[in-house]
Amino acid sequence: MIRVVIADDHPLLREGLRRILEFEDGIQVITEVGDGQGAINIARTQKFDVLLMDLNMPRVNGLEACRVIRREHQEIGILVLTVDDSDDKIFQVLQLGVAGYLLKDVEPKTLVESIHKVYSGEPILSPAVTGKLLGQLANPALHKENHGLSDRELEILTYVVKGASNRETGQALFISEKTVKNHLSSIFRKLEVEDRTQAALKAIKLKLVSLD
Amino acid sequence: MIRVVIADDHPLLREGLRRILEFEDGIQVITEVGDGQGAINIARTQKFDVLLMDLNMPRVNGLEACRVIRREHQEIGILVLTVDDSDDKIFQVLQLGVAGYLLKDVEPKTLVESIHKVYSGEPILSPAVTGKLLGQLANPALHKENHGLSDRELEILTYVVKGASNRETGQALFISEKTVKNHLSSIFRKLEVEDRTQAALKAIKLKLVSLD
DNA sequence: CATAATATAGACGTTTAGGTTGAAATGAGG
DNA sequence: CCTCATTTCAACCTAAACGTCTATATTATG
Repeated sequence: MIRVVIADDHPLLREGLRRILEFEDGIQVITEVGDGQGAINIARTQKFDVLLMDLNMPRVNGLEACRVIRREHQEIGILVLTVDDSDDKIFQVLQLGVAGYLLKDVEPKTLVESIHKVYSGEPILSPAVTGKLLGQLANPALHKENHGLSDRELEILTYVVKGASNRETGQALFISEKTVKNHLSSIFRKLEVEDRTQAALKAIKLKLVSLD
Repeated sequence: MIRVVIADDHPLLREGLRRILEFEDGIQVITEVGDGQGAINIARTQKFDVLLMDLNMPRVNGLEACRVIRREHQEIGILVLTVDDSDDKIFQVLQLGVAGYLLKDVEPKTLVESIHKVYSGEPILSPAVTGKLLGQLANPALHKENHGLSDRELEILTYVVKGASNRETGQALFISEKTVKNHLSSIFRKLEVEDRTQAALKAIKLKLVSLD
């Protein structure tokens, strides 16, 4: 028997979800709450398995509630169920280690399946969310837009990102420290930054070099 | 009619796949190839929609073949179908912008569904792969292991990662430049680094601060 | 209460970083 | 052939960074 708690600020949706779920074999809706603080409280006082969580809620929003509950109760599988598909929210939530992220346009049948999967430890993402995740990962630098940097300058940059000083870089590449400085000046100009730290950070952002 | 090409170095598996797929409505297996170079060649000479790609192949491996085909033929949806679930391979492949990544333990029915989804632009990941992706994203720093850094030091670090100088940081926080330097010295000692660039890079690696 | 850590700040000194200028060899492209 | 970008190197200078030492007020911890 999978014990489920519903957290959503719309009574209508809560009621609808409850009716869908409570006639399913193996699923038992323990209770419903209408805000994030309620979700945190119920997690502290009752044992259950899966939490259906809306993100946009009053008092304590879903994101913050996820954070607290994840920290205090790792055994609860949080299945985010929301209309919100804005990129930044998605990544923030996924970083908390939730078990799944579904958009509210799911079929009831899919939702029920997903609850079972979350219970058995299988991760669940809506196709749209999977797409955003992959899109984030996909390296647009396949066409290697080097922002005007020469091969040598790129090589110097990799040493900067390793944390090497100009002297160390020069020794590693068998060139003088001054030459390293000159290359760096060109790099700064081309990347429109002022120092090596900014250059290293920008290089990582632009995926010119990888941060291993 | 979805035109499919199979790339796998095992004749037995190729034949099995072909037999499964060719009796499906709406799916037509154009041809099969046994190595990465063959996959690249067929993409250059024939038009088709979905490429079933094994990763572990002779001559040109699947990863390299994916890279070339993605660059030359964005319209082909690559569905990776492999036994290989090692972490580094997965991320390398996903960064290339493939349409899906399935492990070879899928049910034939699921494979057929996945081909249709890839054709309609929907991303497909095996649950195990989704799990690895989420696991990668999930921030283990929820228990805020700050590596001994105080709140103030962490605050200073965020300015370093923004590319701010000591003077700018001091002005922003209404403290003297010297105090910023003192904090930085503590930060260097605690992070076991030697300068601000290394500190910024290590902070990002340790997820002490985010790179926005 | 005493000790430790934190946050603040100054003095002093050394090292590194970065800008400016100039210069020379190489190779690619018009 | 000439030009331009690249790569190499140097001298000179300023500013920034970093270390060491000292010092004080606050707060937390045992």
